Amino acid sequence: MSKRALSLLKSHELRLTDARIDVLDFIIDHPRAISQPELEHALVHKYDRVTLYRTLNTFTEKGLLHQVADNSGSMKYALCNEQCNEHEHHHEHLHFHCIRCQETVCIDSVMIAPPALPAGFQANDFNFVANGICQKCAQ
Amino acid sequence: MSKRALSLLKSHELRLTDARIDVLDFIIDHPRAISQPELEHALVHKYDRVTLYRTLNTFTEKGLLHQVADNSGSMKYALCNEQCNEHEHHHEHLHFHCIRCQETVCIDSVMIAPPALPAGFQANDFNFVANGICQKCAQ
DNA sequence: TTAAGTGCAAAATCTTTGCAAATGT
DNA sequence: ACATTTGCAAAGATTTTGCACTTAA
Repeated sequence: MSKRALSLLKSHELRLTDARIDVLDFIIDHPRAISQPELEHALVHKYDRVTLYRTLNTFTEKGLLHQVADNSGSMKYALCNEQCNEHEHHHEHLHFHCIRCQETVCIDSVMIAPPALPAGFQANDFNFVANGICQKCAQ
Repeated sequence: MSKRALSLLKSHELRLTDARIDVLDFIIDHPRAISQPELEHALVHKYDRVTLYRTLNTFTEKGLLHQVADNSGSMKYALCNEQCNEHEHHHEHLHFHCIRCQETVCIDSVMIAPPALPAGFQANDFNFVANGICQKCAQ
């Protein structure tokens, strides 16, 4: 288990189970948004589908991960930054979804200013996705 | 059939079928992003599920609709503006997804400048979604 | 007339729920 | 020891595919 995974689980008061450790280590090692089907395949069916869904949901509720809705057909999850908690998220950066390889990465270098909303609308978090051809697939 | 629906179908060289007319009229009359399940319910099962999916896909490919990926569990579709075509989209406005009523509306008044991307990334279109509580649900 | 669109049956894929067994603290 | 987490079975929901029938132009 990586130090970062241990620290994240500890600081969010989560039990250190094998599934959580493996999922978190994988996401830390692969800096992009990951879906349950990808995880299941990557961890070669070491854990049940349901366990992975529940792990991703728990991590999202506790503020370790945030959902990234691209149009790939399944929900993806990416690591939160330090300022996130269970009540508030700060993901005002851009995500890039490649329509060729279907990968979605966080583009931390491109921040989007949270826009002012019309009266009556209150936003908790934002989902900014650019769709196109990524670096790797363009070649 | 509304004049706008007729004009949109004609200008995109699509045949005037009952399903297409009803779907397009509904979307024109309800200015928000709509999913297949919502459509099926709204049109009281007048058309088969598969027909609705194929209609939405055709409209998206031809540039009448654009996909809006919120995290509601099903893909939603909203009317394109005039500058869209089958090759390029221009939806640099914000969408608002209400986590209470699950409705997603286009906030045309809030434009987001398409950000400059890192070298090698090429974007066709953007999906900007704010999640929170909408006007109607806040009361 | 004929290419395109639709309905039905079936299947593939994604996601959730309930409950008993296993596990972390 | 006990609350939490996991696995399995099952079901629900979304989306796609194949093929015969129907329909717009």
